[in-house]
Amino acid sequence: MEIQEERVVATIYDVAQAARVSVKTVSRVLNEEAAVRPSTRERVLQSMQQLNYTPSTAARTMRTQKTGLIGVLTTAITSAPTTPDAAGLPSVNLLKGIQSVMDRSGMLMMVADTGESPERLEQLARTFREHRVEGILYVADYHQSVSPPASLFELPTVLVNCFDEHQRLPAVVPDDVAGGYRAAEAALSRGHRRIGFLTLPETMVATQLRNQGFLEAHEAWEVQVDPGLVLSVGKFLDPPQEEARALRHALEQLLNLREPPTAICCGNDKMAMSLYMQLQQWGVSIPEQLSVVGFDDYTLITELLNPRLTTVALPYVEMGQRAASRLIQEIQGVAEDRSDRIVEALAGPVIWRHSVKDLR
Amino acid sequence: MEIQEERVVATIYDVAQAARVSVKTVSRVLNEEAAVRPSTRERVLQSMQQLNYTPSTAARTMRTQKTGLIGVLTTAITSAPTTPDAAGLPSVNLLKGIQSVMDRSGMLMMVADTGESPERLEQLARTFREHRVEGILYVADYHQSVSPPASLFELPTVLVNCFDEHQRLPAVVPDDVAGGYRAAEAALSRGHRRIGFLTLPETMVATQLRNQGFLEAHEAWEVQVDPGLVLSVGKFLDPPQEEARALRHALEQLLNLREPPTAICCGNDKMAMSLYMQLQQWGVSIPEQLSVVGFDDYTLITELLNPRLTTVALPYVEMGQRAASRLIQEIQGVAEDRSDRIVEALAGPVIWRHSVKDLR
DNA sequence: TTGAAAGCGGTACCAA
DNA sequence: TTGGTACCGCTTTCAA
Repeated sequence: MEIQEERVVATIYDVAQAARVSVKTVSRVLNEEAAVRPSTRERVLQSMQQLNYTPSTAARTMRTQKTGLIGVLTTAITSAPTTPDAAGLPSVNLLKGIQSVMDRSGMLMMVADTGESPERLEQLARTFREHRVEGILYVADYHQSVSPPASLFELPTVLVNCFDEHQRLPAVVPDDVAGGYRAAEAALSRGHRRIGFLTLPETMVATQLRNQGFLEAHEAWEVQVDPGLVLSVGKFLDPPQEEARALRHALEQLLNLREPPTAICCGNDKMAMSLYMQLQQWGVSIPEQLSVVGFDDYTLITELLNPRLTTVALPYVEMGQRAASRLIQEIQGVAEDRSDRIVEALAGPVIWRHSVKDLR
Repeated sequence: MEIQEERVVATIYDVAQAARVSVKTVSRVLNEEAAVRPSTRERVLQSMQQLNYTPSTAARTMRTQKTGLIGVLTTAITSAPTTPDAAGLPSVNLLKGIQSVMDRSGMLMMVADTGESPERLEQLARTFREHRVEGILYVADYHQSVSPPASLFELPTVLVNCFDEHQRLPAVVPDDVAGGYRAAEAALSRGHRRIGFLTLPETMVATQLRNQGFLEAHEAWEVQVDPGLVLSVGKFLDPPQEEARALRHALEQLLNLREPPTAICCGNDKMAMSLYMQLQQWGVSIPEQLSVVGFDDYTLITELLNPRLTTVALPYVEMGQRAASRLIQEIQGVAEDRSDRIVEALAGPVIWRHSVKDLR
């Protein structure tokens, strides 16, 4: 016959009894409230130590109606356990930024993955509400338009790396127009005048915005854009073999032009890497014969490629920070001109490495 | 003058009142308990709907002393907001595995990052306890030995991707001996007999274990290991320039041997990628002139390299699943032979691609 | 099949 | 400076 501990964790009553004070006094010590006589305080603290007392957030929450909890809904962290892919990298950095702000504000994150299904999203939002999270961050792993479920409107919510198609929820997204602009400018500013652009699928919102930026940069530099120079590498996402083939075709087209480009901007670093591999096979050297600009700054690629890749970074950490700050402000009721800038776009810097030749 | 809502969320009492029943009946409906007359049940459900009622986990927790919460402590997700690196990739996959199991068990994760400082770890463990998590998963981002703080012993805890130096806590780690074995065997089985091994720093536990596996494989295949063939690429971690130089030296040494290797196993995929870059510069072709085997299966690298890289995968998703399962079993008091297998090692498969030439 | 009342572990109000 | 007591929202025990 075994003897079970009646109560495993000590309560504030146990502490009060041990310290021969009332619970209220213990509570005062806990919250560093008012003035408690130092000797009393010391006694209480000791009792807490001895009993290994840990206050219960649940009880505290009931009284105060505050949890210090933020719910983070993400699609990338834990989705599709079977697909080993590099997906998730953006989310990690987004989370870095979020976490750093939460820390400073004494908030704790509950992280849950929505996976693929929308009903799962509903369910998770519900779970969050049951836990009385004070706000929700909805994190996408690539810049996209979303239609948030009704439940997200019932709590302070900020969208990260995505936006409400009706613009009713505050959002923080990458500034892809600026991104495209900077990518083009990276080449333009080094004297390149014929710049190829291998874009991601047109269905992605980033693609169109970057195209726009690409054009604007040319305008600003008073350089004419040859439409034959910007090519959509169609389904440059899956599977890898198809990607490689699509890229090779696009590349052939570009390099067989009467006036081939001296530089090529890529839709992302992965594409740039494939480009490296292809060019190597053809024996064209980077950056001597052709300059390359990437997008994303996946350091796994950009730092390891030879020559190291000049690329436009996406400011994921900052985006996470900004989104978290906005959420906390909203929770605390700090009115921050909610009128304008519902969706806020953050631009990332060009990371200069060695894949762009200076033609000047 | 603004009017504030007195209470924003409905309680069980509000529902009871609206449905003209007692709170107990509402509770019964909530928990699908006993038999409630269908008509009553329907009425209660409707009232819940109308009031947008969401039960409070805090209140429920107080009564039942159960939270359904698991605390996940990690070093990689959100640490060092300033270092953009590929770090975090293992953790993401580990989390994938963990999440998939938590889902099935109806548990929710609280994720917190310990960053660098040990006292932060203490503090987070404390926060978890305040939230009455029912168990803790301590996740490292590379295979290492740790000395867990006392607080981790007070709750069911499983170490993931690391182990307690005194083996007092259950742990799930990669089987690096098997990994080294399989890497070598990938080459041996294709007829290679002189295989180079470019290892990670010897201070990493993975390095020694993989070395051991490398040797065991040679024994099994009755192939003599030339000690001159296994080289530690010293500080092959940072900064990139130094890495590249260290690698070049090691490579020169290897290829200038009287009998150079026909295949090279790399400590990780990053190193393999650097190897590709270097070999390309020297004009030696893969796999015709030299075969390469990687480690980690970072698909960002392995799928994009040309030829695609044959590598030994680390079973992060499975590790996460296994760790989560063990934790839940421990929480539920399912005695699973705690005597043996305190630390459990999981081996990952060789992912066959095209960087190893068949010599047979 | 349904309800009344106690209690979980804290905090808040008011009194001493 | 300290204490008594009601109460937060739910579940449990027991009774009707």
